[in-house]
Amino acid sequence: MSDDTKALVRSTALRLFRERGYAATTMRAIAQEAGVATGNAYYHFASKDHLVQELYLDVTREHAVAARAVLAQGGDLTARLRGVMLAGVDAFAEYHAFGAEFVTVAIRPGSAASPFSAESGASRELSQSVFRELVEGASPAVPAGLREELPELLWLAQLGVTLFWVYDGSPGQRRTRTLVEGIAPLIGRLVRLSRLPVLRGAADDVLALVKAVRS
Amino acid sequence: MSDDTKALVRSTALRLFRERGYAATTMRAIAQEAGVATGNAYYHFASKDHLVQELYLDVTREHAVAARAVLAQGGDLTARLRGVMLAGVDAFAEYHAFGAEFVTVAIRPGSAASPFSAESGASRELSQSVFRELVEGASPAVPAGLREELPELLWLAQLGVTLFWVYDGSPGQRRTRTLVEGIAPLIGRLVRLSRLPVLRGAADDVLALVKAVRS
DNA sequence: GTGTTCAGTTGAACATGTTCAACTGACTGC
DNA sequence: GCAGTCAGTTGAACATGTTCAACTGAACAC
Repeated sequence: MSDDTKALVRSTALRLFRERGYAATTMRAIAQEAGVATGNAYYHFASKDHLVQELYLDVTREHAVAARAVLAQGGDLTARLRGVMLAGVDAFAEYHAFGAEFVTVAIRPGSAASPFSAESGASRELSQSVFRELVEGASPAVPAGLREELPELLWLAQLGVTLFWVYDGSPGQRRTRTLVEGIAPLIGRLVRLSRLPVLRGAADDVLALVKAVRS
Repeated sequence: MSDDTKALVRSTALRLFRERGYAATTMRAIAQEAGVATGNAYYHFASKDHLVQELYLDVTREHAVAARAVLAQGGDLTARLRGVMLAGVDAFAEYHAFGAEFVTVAIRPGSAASPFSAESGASRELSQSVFRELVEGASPAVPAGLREELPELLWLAQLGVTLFWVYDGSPGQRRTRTLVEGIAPLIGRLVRLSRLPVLRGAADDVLALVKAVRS
């Protein structure tokens, strides 16, 4: 019954998270709703954070599907970035009421739900691969010097947009959409300009900085 | 005795936070160490978050003093930004072991300790005023078009650096210092370049975006 | 058949943030 | 003087994440 129980706890938890948010969903409620003892949930999931991590995986998958549909249409870097980011806003929209709570959990460095944690590896890989496809399939092509680092930078930008989204109380997250509409062409323009001699130095600095900081 | 008690609880809490971190400092321990009942701490501070907010205020004040000493030396935008940001890394260094916990608390949108919260108004104003002085006193002067918005953007950049700092496990937060050493001249360069015709459009886009997003 | 093992399960126990009804004592109005 | 008020204070009670010793039953060895 182990696998069944684990799946049951998982789906029950995700449903309650969607219905009630993070704080209002107690471990006791999850266990009771799933018809198991409290301690049993802990046998299958080390903590409440690990259950939230499962929710992230779900949402990331939804976003990846929507994003790939957008990417299949081709387009230049700006259009593709805009499409993928807006798909993200749409995919997350359902959770906006509780988004704040969840991001709180996610940002805690030690948390299993952190986008940088080992436990989030699956979500992170999936999400980053979408941004790799975004960059690689752009036409006109992204300058060679940037092609390697840009996907990860765009993934970080997406995290930043998500952080903004959390604080965005406007109806339908209009401000976040405005941010995406503005930031996508801005990034597209800067990437194009990075080829010009005046900006070549700045572009190199950015790449050198990314490498220096990473090591 | 109210004011005395409040000050006593405050200072006891800050001491324990510094000694033990956030999670390991229980409200009961604070109250006991201060020689008052648990409930009494709650009479003076609505929540544990509100006590953390007091810690932020302390740290922000230390940073402001150090930053102003740097700014008194003059310099161009790059030098001033570098100095202020490094002063921040130094001011926070003492708390790095527990920084992650505290930022977790700070980033929760509803939290009193959030840098955007009403309760953090005093810290925020103080910190932003430092960045205003940074921009206004820079020589050569910052282009007029940017002078108004730049301070807040730099303040946001500082929040970003702080977020990076939280995840920075390198000894002495070397990676964060590398980031600052790289990002200060980069921002300085972009601000200088913003006057050039090629970048004028991008600079205007940034400002327009900031305004659109804010409203 | 009998004993052993062990993944899976149980529910009570624990620590901690927070709430609350009750108490205290200084000050006020008369 | 005396009753009343109310800021300040108390400690028990509550809810919740998490832990843990004990139990169950199926699979396996002999």
